[in-house]
Amino acid sequence: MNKINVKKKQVLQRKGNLNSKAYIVESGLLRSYTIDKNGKEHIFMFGPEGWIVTDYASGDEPCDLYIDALEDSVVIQIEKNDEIEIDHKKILKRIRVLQKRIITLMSASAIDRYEHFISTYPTIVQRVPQYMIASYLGITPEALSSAKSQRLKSRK
Amino acid sequence: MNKINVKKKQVLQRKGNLNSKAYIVESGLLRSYTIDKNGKEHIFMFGPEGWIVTDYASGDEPCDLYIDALEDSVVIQIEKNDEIEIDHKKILKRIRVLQKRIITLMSASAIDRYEHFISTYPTIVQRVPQYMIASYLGITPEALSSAKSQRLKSRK
DNA sequence: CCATTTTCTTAATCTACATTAATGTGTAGG
DNA sequence: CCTACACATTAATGTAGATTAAGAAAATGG
Repeated sequence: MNKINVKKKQVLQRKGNLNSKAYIVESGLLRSYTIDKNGKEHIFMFGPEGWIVTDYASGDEPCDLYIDALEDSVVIQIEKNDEIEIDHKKILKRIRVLQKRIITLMSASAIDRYEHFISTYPTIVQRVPQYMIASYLGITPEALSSAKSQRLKSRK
Repeated sequence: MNKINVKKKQVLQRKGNLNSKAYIVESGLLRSYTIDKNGKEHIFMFGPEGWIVTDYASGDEPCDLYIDALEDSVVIQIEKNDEIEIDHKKILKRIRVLQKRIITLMSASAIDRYEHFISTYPTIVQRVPQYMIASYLGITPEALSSAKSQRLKSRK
């Protein structure tokens, strides 16, 4: 168990790394993301205080995700094998979140996904730039911006 | 532990059910899916022999997914609490599959998702109708059909 | 503070995929 | 062996969201 101070923008893990770790966020905010073949970033998750951020690659496989800090943070770095002993219920809850995310990506429009996001993660909305929320939702910043202004119009 | 024979098209679980179970597929093929507000089906996963099919709602929450049989099947029904003791490594592997699915949904075109699917699940491709694969990929059967014919053209 | 960079918005145009509809093909069950 | 029904294909038209571009606003650091 290894407590680390992380500066904003510092990269903790790169796609392709072996022996990737898991990070428990004590304070601050991490994110995990990929970069596709066109160089575009896609945010997989945000990790505020209390969350665990990790790629679920097992120790010997190359991981899929980058992890970096969106704010100065304090994190506890743990080995995957230790993490395996971590609260089973939390892992099942995590799976359910992923399940809902997949369903939402397949069935909901951009605007609906945005509504869902702000009601589910109201604190994060205020801490990260819009274009990162767009990236999490799977749309462009421009599309999010126009979705938001349409939303304002439609509500009285 | 409860072994059940399931007929093709038989529904094992409906969205909203409490106390949903997990199903280990001994033979045959299950699927889990949602139906959105427009009545459209979205397949969450296919479960051939050896797979576990379940909604990850904990026992007391209403589940999100329907589960039914695409072929006559033999399944073992287990309680969620028992399932919790099941192979931890399998659950982590499952998370990684979900992680990749999310990344793919966010970053890949319909045709790329199709390519990825047939290389990852070659056996399933032959067992289910095209329109269900389209549903799994998050596109319409028409889009899949035309993606396929373009693919043929482009490969010499 | 000011200057520079980062982020957000708006608008025009473009494209992948959805929708609709018609026609074709296979196949299961009576 | 038919008759249906389930599934696939094709084509025309529509649309959500992508792309591009430019300017405004906000944040950041020196």
